Amino acid sequence: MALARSGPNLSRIANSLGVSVATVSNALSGKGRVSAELAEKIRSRAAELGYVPSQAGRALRTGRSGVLGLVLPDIANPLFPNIAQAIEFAASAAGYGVLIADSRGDTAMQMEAINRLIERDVDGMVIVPRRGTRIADIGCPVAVIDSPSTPGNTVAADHWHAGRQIGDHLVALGHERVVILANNPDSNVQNDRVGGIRSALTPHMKAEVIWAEKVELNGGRGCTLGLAEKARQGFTAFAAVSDLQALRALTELQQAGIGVPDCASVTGFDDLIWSPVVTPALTTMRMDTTAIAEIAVSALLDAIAERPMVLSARPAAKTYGNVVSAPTSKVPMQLIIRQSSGRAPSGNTNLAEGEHAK
Amino acid sequence: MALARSGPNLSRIANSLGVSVATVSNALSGKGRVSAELAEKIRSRAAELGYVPSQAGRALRTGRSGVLGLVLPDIANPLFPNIAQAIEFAASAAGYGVLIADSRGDTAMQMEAINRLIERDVDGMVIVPRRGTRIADIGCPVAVIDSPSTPGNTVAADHWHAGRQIGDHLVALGHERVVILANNPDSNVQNDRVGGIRSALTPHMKAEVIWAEKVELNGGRGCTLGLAEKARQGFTAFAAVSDLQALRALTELQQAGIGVPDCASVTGFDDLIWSPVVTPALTTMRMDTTAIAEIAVSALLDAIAERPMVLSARPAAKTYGNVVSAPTSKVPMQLIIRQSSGRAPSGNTNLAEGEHAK
DNA sequence: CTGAAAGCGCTTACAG
DNA sequence: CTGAAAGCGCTTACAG
Repeated sequence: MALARSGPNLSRIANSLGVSVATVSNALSGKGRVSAELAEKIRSRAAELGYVPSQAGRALRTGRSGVLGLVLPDIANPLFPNIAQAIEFAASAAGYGVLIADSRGDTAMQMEAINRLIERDVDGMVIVPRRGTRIADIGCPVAVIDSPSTPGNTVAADHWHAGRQIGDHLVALGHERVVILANNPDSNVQNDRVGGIRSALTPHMKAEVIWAEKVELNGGRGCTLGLAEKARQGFTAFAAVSDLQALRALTELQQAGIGVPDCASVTGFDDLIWSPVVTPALTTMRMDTTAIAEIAVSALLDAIAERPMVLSARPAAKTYGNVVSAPTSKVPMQLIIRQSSGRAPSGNTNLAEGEHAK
Repeated sequence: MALARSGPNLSRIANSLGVSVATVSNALSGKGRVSAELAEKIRSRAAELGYVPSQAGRALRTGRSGVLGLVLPDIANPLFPNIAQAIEFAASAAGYGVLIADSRGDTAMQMEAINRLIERDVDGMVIVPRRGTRIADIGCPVAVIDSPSTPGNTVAADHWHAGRQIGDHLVALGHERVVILANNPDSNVQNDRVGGIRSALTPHMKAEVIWAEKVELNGGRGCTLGLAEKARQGFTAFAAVSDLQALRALTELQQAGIGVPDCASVTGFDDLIWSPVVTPALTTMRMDTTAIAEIAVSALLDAIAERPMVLSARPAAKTYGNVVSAPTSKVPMQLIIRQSSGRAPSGNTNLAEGEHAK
């Protein structure tokens, strides 16, 4: 005695109409040649019965689950929810479901997360890899979202050029000394952004990169980045490579009585939720996550469609061929100018005034 | 000719060992009585071949997909990623996969999202409903995460009591006039929090609620909440019902030259990612998302286990019985005291000094 | 302790 | 244009 779903199935429709399940299946899928009137009768009866096709049955027969996996390094990190949302949107528009797997923690967890998805028969997966990780051939179509600097094919925003745009913006504003705020030197994305910013600066300008992660280690008790000190040294632009760092910079400067944007410009990256809400609102760069998700998903769907349909004589495990993921593509980012970046102060007078407040 | 998966299956293991698939299945699941040595031989051969059970086959046979659905109003909202992560963690610890569905937009989208999950045969789902929505009986076990004030059974943080804790904290600090910052008056969660805060204030204190959503509508151009004005009127505590509002308050006050925590205390809710990072770090309330997720998931698993196994004589669609979700449970929140809340200023002297800066 | 058989719901090549 | 049949991979009662 086997379990059954609680809804009606094909044979129920077939019986109620005195036709075969094959015909019902054909009518509903529009594939087989079924007379117009019969097809219509079948469709309306199906609707009437509230028929919902069983994915399990279909999956078993077709070898396709209709589900895509999404592997994220850390869902709780504010960088990823936007991507997750865009992927979910693109996937469900294409009729696919999205199974999530958080690879929080180390690289081993990432492999486990990937395996969990494989066990669930996903047809393909989108992976945002952990820093410094390379995704091996895992026997199913994969689209990697990461910096274009990452080896292998990826879909990504053009982080370097986005940095360039920020740099250009700061140059146009007349800044001469800029602090670039980053977090992790192992991140390809961050390095791209830093590189892009630097490339825009003219030779006579002075730039300095602060890697926040290191500062905290050295800094002992103080959680400050020492930005007020930098401002005193004549730095007027603080270009963070993430909105979180920008927020840190903004509040640290404000707390020290250094007015933004009067005495210093602050810019961020990614247009995260708080950017437009803080005072002054953050100038930042926005990723086109919709475009990135669409490219990743459609590359996956192509790969799935092209996949050789393995027939009954099955190869041993792990002998799938290499799977082609999306060709590397860079999606441009958009500069969002808000109040936090202003014209560079002409002298140090404003600065002095700002400091006075503290 | 039907499609096949590319990995080995039960019968491949069975053939290679000259036993029946039934025995292999029994050995691997540990259910049937199989001799210890045979079982061991089967297990090692399975491992050797890299056998991965087909969820599709199992699902078809058992009527269980091993997948839970997660419906969120808006994944990109910083409130939800933590919950999503906790649910994913709890579910995968129990051997379940998580299919996400974003009901972004209106209530109709929420229904569509739920339907997509049902079509994918989820065994149950966790729903964080859109504001003001009630989840009808949808024919599969459901756990609702929402305010305890929401009608029906829910799992939730004890938002009211958390508000109470914030209120107690402000009272202990000696504040006399407090501005409560909220966003949406239709939110049960926010109302609970506001109510909790108010309940802690002593009769002689003065409290005023600002609903930010309305302010924006009225305020025309200015994005400010008018907090500096409030400070001038003698309000020294700004208790936001979300960290985003708290951040807004913090930067608005700082920008106006009103020192935090010297001249004003700012508190938030939810301990979102930026709370410990801004200067001064935000005092806030933290939800125990792990506990909430565990309660929701285990309630779901119980309901799934108790579900009558529908046999071949299947009822018509939509005649499932009512499904019991988790009994309402309130999980306490934890007060995180950071620098942004300080002792109330004794007079208006500090305030004047702060204002002077602008 | 082990195996043959049925059947979950579906799709597809083939026969009529 | 329509239907009978096979089979995707698995599990479970039952027989031996």
